[in-house]
Amino acid sequence: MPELPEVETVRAGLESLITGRTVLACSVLHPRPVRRHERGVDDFQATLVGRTFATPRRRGKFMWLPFVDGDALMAHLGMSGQFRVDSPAAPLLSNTRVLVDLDDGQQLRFVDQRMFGGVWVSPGGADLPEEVRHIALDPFDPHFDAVKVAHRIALKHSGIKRVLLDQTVVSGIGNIYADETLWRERLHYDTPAASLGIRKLAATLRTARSVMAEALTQGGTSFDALYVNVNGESGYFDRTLHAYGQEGRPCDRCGAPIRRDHFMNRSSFFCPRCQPRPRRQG
DNA sequence: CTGTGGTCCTGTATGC
DNA sequence: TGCATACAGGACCACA
Repeated sequence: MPELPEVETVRAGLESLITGRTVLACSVLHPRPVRRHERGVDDFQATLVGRTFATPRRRGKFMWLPFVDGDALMAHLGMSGQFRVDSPAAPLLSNTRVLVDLDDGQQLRFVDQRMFGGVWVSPGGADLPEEVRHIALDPFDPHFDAVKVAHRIALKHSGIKRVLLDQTVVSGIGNIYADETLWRERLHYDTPAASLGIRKLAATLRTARSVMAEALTQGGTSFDALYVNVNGESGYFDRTLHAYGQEGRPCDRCGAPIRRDHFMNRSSFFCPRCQPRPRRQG
């Protein structure tokens, strides 16, 4: 369940379940999700043992589980990653990739169908892992400044959706929340970002924040069993979506059928009447 | 710098 | 029924 609200739902779930827990054992069932651990699978399994988790952190879609010794277990959910906390006796879900036994008798499990995600250890990464330094602040960060980011976006020669999805400009927004934000702001995905002006850009960033905050209260967006929280529960924000996945359904504002375009090698959902393509550049 | 297209994977839905 | 194709909440890289 991998945009900011889904990752934050998982992070918060892990916070209550693993903070203060010590690792007793680790078992990697598939090497691929550990590919970013530079010292290899065996080292990954061995190096976790005896470590104690501090409070899980997040920036954008990256999450890390700091250890009290200053290193961190990095995690990215990719398209289909999940963390589950279960009894070791509970049957394994298919696509379970990594098992971590904890000192309270529970087991932390990383499950990932497509394996675009992964887990690895970041030496010294407890505060701000090196792997996350190129990722911009997300709209939930206390230091996030919408006006400042708007000024940066205003210099870009690029379409607004492309910019919203650029994790080095603002992080945490993915395809669902980009489309929902643009629908609320009545913006076509290919509107030149620089043409919008600082006020509109800042408003768009604040809208992105509120859409994701709303989704967070619903536990995120789950379309299927691939996206669930650490207890296996689904989120319910899919009931609130106005654009994403709504192709052919009437726009909740004007009734025109929602359209789907291919854009950036994925889909863009939008209302052709509320969000018309701008007639000219600039 | 901007944009495109491919790559990494598994699984489901749809169409012929 | 089988088989092929399209598509999926992401990140990264090579290349024009």
